[in-house]
Amino acid sequence: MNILESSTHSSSQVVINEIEHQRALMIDLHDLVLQKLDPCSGQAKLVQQLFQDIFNSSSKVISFLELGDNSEKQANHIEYKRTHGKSHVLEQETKVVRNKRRKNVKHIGSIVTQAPHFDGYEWKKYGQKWISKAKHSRSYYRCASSKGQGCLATKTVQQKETNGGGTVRLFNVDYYGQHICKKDGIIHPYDAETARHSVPIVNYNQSSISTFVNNDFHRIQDESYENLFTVPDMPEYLTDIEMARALEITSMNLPLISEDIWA
DNA sequence: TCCATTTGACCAGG
DNA sequence: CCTGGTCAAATGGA
Repeated sequence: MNILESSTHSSSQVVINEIEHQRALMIDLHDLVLQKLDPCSGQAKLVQQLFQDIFNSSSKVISFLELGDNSEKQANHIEYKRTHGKSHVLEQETKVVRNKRRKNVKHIGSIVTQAPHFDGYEWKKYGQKWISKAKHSRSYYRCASSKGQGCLATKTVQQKETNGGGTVRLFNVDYYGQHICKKDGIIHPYDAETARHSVPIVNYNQSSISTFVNNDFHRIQDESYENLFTVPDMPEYLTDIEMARALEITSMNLPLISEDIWA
């Protein structure tokens, strides 16, 4: 890397840090404002929407800063189509080399949880591997909006090795890349927790929320977690989030947590 | 038939 | 050369 590139890179990182700080402040402001409003009022919904838009915007900025030119190239490349499951046609053909290693996507945090899918996003599994010396396989997920909206966020889920004793299964979940997808008023608790915060930004659009919850539970299956949670007819999204939060071993102070502490 | 998941192959980085 | 992230054909369920 030459001097110019490295200076550009470090200044990008400063900007990212500043934006993340702004997001944290925004959450404080969000909490304060919403405390004063009736959650069912039109005003509260408008406020939620405005905060959502601000968060989406900052997520996009961070994502572009992290990925640079590659973000557009990769987003275009995702536009390939499968034709009836047999032959495959690549639109946007392959002058852009697909990077099979996740080198330029930033690791943005890790959590340990009993509920690896209770995180407010819909994920699509794209791979599973047995990692050397690990007892359990690692599963790879990308945001379900990766195709539609070019969202490049991914996560890996791997069951932790138990220290004997307990019957509770814990999973390491590693997140890579910021979401740039819009998803109807739900802000990922992870996104909302850029620093030391507790209340995710949620609106009360029950239809989209329950769709997400059901899809997540019914679609994502893995030998490690199937039957781990049977949560039929979850009534409210807010309850899900609270449950997920209650189950999480760590605080969600993710950007400040080194993954090393889980080792 | 469609769609999500599984799984072996491929490939890049270390 | 080994490891692990991603691809894509095969598979299975709805």
